[in-house]
This record gives sequence, C-alpha cells and structure tokens, in this order.
Amino acid sequence: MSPLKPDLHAILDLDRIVHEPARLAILTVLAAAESVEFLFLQRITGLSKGNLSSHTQKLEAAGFLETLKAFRGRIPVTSFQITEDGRAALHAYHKQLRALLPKEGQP
Amino acid sequence: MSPLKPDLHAILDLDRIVHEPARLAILTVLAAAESVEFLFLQRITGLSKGNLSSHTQKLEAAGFLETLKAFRGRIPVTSFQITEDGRAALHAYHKQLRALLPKEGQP
DNA sequence: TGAAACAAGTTTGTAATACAAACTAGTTTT
DNA sequence: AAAACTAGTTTGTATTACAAACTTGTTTCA
Repeated sequence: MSPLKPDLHAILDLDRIVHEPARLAILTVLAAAESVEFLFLQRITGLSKGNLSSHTQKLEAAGFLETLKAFRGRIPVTSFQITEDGRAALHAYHKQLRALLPKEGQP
Repeated sequence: MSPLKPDLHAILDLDRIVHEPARLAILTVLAAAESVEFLFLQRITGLSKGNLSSHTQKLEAAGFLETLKAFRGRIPVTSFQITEDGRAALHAYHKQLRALLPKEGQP
C-alpha cells in the first residue's frame, strides 16, 4: 500500500478542538503551568476577551480544562487549569503531528 | 523574556489556508506527484466532490495550485498541480510546526 | 431513436465557527 | 454620586467547511 495513505488519514483525523490555533495556544500555556489567569492568558495570546472566553468555554465543554472562579480582594479572578484529558489530548495531537511531518530537508 | 511567547505567536500565525486538514491533505498529495486527477484525489482523501472542489478552488485562489482541464476520450478530466508558491507554503508550514512541536517525551 | 443511467465537477444551501463589539455586574476614583 | 475602570460574558456577524442538489455531457439499453 502507498505510504501516503496512512499519513492522509492522520491529517484528516486531527482533533479539531486542539487543532484550532487559538485553542492550541491556550492549551500550550496551560500545559506549562499549574494554573493560569484569564488576563495573563489574554495578554500573552493577544486574543480579545470575547474570543478567549469562547475558546476557553469550548475547551471546558470538551473536558480539556477547568475554570476556577475566585476573588483577589473584591475583584473577580478567573483561572484555568488543564485537565488530565486535556493534557492527553495535547500529547496525542503532538504525536499525530510528528507522525505526519516529513523529516527536515526531505523532498 | 519567556521562552513560551515566540512559540505562541508561531502557533497563532500559522497559515490558515494550509492549516485546514482537508487542504493540508490535498497539498501533501500534490507535493508528492507531478499532477493529480480530481477523482484520484477524491478517493484517497475521502472528501466529497463538493468539498474537494471548494478546497481546490480556495487553494487555486491562494495561488498554491493550478487546475488543468483536459479530456480523456470525450470525458472531462480535471488535474491539479502544486505551484512553487504552494510548495513554499507547505514547507514553511512544516517548518513552523517543527518549531513549535516539543521534542518527543518532553514535559 | 430516445429514455434511462452514468460521469465529472460546480453551485447552492446550511450548520458550525471564529471573532470582536456591545453589554453586564461590580469596584474604585474623583 | 457620577464617571471611569475591571473582569468577563453574551450577542451579532462574516467566514467557513461540508454535502445535497444541480449541470453538462456521455454511454448504455430497450
């Protein structure tokens, strides 16, 4: 069988929740920290508040992160934590990408 | 500066034309052959005709492939060829992905 | 011969999406 | 107490991915 075919299906089967750049960026940050605050996330990603809010909601609906609402003094602070499922999904996504990326300098 | 930030922008700057899985699959096939016929492409990707047609149109509009219409006997046959721009975009995309993928087995 | 089935794509309609503007609810400043 | 600020969410919109239905032509069959 052609060596191309499996790669093609790997491409078409990529997890779309993770594949979206904004969400991949969010998960990447969350994977590197215990927990991350909304405003910090907004600043380093450059996403608008509305857009960030909807992506985190989508990631939460997928079970890939948890939202923690707290107060600092009297100001509300929303933080996010990646879940085990989220970490697994991110690793699986990385693995899929590695599998379909040609080696550097390959035709 | 945090080592995370550049990666984040690499993620958010991914070329959306190439990033879409269906189109990435198409470009991947085209990059491996002189030219590829519509129906062959449809069969190995599993995309519907309509979907394949609109993705190839989008890739053509981006200048990433060329559409060649011919006849085999009296039956029309549409073939596609990746352009230099398309190949460059695909390679750039691969490079960006490599840059942002953590090494295997890294936290 | 002409009707029905088939081939190769394209156009059209639709549901889902990404995104930012506008809004909400509360707090601090003036 | 009014104005300005903070932290997010909801709403509206333009784009998109996708498949169903259509178009144009060819072959088969009655």
